[in-house]
Amino acid sequence: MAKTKQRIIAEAIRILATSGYAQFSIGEVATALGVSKGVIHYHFPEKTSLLRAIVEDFYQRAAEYMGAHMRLDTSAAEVLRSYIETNLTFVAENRTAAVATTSIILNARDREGNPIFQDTSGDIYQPLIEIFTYGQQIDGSFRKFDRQLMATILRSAIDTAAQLVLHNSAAENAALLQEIVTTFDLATRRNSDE
Amino acid sequence: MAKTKQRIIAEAIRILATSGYAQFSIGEVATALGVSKGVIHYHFPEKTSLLRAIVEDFYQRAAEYMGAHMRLDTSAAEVLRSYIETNLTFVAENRTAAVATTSIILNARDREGNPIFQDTSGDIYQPLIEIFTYGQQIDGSFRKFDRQLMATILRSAIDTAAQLVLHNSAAENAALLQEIVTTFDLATRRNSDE
Amino acid sequence: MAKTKQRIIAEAIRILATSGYAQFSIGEVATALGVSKGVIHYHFPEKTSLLRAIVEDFYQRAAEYMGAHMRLDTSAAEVLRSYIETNLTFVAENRTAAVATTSIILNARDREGNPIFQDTSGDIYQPLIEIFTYGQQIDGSFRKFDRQLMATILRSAIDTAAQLVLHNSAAENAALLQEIVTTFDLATRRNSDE
Amino acid sequence: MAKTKQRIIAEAIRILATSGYAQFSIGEVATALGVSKGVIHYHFPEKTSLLRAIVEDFYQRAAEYMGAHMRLDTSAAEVLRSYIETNLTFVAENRTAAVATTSIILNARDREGNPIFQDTSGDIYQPLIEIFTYGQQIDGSFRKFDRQLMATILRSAIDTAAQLVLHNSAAENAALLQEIVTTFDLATRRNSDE
DNA sequence: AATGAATGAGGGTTCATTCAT
DNA sequence: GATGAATGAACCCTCATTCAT
Repeated sequence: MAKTKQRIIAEAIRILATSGYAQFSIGEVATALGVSKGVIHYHFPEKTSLLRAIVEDFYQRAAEYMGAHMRLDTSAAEVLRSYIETNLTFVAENRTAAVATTSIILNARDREGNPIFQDTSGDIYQPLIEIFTYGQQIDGSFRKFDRQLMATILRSAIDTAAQLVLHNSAAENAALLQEIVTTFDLATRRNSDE
Repeated sequence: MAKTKQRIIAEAIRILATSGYAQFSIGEVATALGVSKGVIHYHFPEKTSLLRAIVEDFYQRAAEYMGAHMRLDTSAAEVLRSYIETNLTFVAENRTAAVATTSIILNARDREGNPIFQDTSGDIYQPLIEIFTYGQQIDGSFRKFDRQLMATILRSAIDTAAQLVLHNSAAENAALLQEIVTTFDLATRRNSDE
Repeated sequence: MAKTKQRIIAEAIRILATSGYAQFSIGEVATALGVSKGVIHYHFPEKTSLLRAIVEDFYQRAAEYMGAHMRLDTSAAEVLRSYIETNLTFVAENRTAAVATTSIILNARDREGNPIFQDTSGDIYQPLIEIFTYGQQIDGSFRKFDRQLMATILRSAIDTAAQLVLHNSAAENAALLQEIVTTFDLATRRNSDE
Repeated sequence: MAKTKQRIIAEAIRILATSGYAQFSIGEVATALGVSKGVIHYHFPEKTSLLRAIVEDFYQRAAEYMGAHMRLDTSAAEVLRSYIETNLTFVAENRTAAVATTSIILNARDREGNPIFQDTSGDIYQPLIEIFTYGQQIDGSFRKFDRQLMATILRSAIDTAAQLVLHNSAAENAALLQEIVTTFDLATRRNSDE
C-alpha cells in the first residue's frame, strides 16, 4: 500500500499552510505523523520530491475537478464565468492545499537560487487564453485586450481570493465569487454599443 | 555616517529579490558586502529588524511618491486611473524593492508561525476604498460593488504586475499599465445606460 | 544501544569539572568524543537537557548509594555520623560528577536569568532535618539548634569538602572525613552535664 | 576623576549578582550605565581587569572592615567569635558584592581553563589559622583539630551564609549569625573535663 | 518499510576586543 | 575620556541527507 505516501503528503500540506514555506521541515512532518525522518526520505528521497508531489497532486486534482464541473457548451462569456466559478469553488474546497501549493511555487528554489516550480511554460494560462481567443475571434463576446495579460491578472485575482477564502464563511465566499465574476465579466465583455 | 546601514538594506533587497525569502541569510548579505556578519547584527540586532527596515523603507518611499505624483483634483474614475498608474510606475521604478518587500510580507513569521508583517489593519486598502466611496456616493463614477473586495482584487493585480514588470522592457510595461487601467476602469464604472 | 548518550554525559561531566561552567560548550564535548556537534543535539535537543541529565544522574546515583550504605538502626548521633561518612564517601568516589553537578546548579540560568536547577523545595535538607528532629525530640542525642540552619551549614561543608577531595590522596580524605564528622558531632550533641 | 571607574564596578557587581557569571557581559554593563562599550574597555582594557577590580575592591574593603571592627584583646575563643560576627556582618552589609565576588572566584578561568582568582596561597585562611594556633597552643581555648581543615569548613559556612543572608530579614540574619557562632564554638572549644 | 544514529553544512546571535575619530 | 563602527571567533541550534540494521 502506498498509504503512507498519501499521509505524508496530507500532513506536509497541513504544515505548509500553517507554518509557511520557510519554517517547513521534513522533521516536523515526521514528528506530526509519529514516524521517523527516515520514512519521509524513503518515500521522497529529496525534499524537492515531496514538494513536487504536493504541487502535482494539487494540479492534477484541480484539472480533474475542472474537467468534471466546467460548462463548455455555451458562449465564451458564460464559459469564462464558469471557469472562475469552478476554479474558486475548487480552491474553496481545497483551501489548505491551495495555500501550500502557492507557497511552494513562490518559494522553492534550487541551489543556484532559481525557482523550481514557477510555471515558465504558461500552461496555467492556456485554458483562459483559449476562452479569450474564442470570445474575441469567434463568438464576439469579448472586447479587444491582451489575452496573456488579462489571463495573468485574472489568475492573480483567483489566487488572492484563495487566501481570503481561508478565513471566510460560506456565505461570504459566495459573495466574493459573484463579485469576481462580475468584475471580470465587465472587464472583458464587448461594449453593447460597439 | 549611517552609510553602512543603507548599504546593508540595499544589498539585502537585492539578495531577497534574487534568491527568495527562504534562502535569504544574514551571512550572504555580509559576504556580498565584504564585511563580517557581526556588522549586520550591529546595525540590526535581529534578522527581523532588518526585514522590518526594508518593508518600512519601501512603504515610506511609496507613500512619498504617491503623495507627490497622484492627481486628486478630478473625478473618482480619473483618480482611480491615476492611482493605478502612479502605483505601477513606482513599482516599475523600484522593482527589486517591491519584490523583496512582497516576499518578506508573505513569508516572515514569528516563532509561533504567525505572520509578522501581514497587514491586518487594512491600511493599504484605505486609499482605494476612499476613492471607491467617493465614486459610488458622490460623483457617481462607479457602479455598486463591494469596495473592500474590489480593493483587494485591484491590489493583488498591481502586486502581480510588479512581478511581471521585473522581466519586461519599458515598452511592454507601458502596455501592461494601460491594460490594467482599462480593465479596472471597465470593471468599476457605472454603465452608461443605467 | 544508548551507549553514545552515556558517553556524552560522561565526557560532559569531565569537561565541566575541568574547565568550569562558563567555558563549557557543546562543541567541546563533540570534539572530545570525536563526533559531530549534531550528535549531541540528537541526544539532547537543548543544552539544558544535557545539563539536566547530568544533575539527575548524579542525584539518582547518590540516592541509591545512600540507600544502600547508610546505617539507620541506631542513635541519631550515629545516624548523623553515618550520613556524613556515606555522603563524603560517595562524593569522594564521584568527585568529577560532584564538581560538575555543583557548577551546573550554581550557574545554569534560563533566559530571564533565573536559576534553573537551584533546589527551592529544600528536598536536599529533608533527611538531615529528620535526623535532627529525631535526635532533639526522641532520643535526646542533640542539643537545641535551628535544624534548617544546621542542615544548610552541614551541607555546605560537605559540598566544600567535595572540592578539596578532588586534589587529595586517599589518606588525606580519610582524615578530612573524620574531622568533619567530629566537628559536627561536637556542634550538635547534647552537652553531657545538661 | 575616576568616578566612572567606580560606577562601572558598582554596576558590574549588581549585574553579576543578579544574572550570574556566565550571563555577565561587558555590553550589559555599558547598556545599564547608558554608555558605550568602549568606555568599559578604556577603564578596563580586558574583561579580566574588571573582574579583578571587583574582587580586589571587595577584599580590600573586607580587610579594612575587619581591621576596624574585630576584637583582638581577649581569648582565642572570643576572637574566633568576633571573627565570625564581623565577617558575617560585613557580608550582610555587602551582600551583592559578596555574591558577585564569589561567582567570579568560582568561575573565572584563563584561556587554558585554569581558575584565575582561586586563592592557591591560602591567604584567606591565614587569620583563622592564627586564631586556631593561639587557642590550641597558647591559651588552651581550643581542642586539637586540623587547623587548615577547620578553617576551610568555617569559611565555606560563612560563604554559604552570605547567600542565605541575601534573602533574609535583619532579625533572621541575627539568628543565623548566633547559630553559626555557637556551632563553631562547640566544634572547636576544649572539652571542660579534658 | 521503517528506525535510529550520525553527519556536516549553515544559520542567527553574542561578545570581547580593536580602532579611528 | 568617550563614541561608534567593525571584526572574528565561538556558540547553540536546525535540518536535509546518509546509512547500517
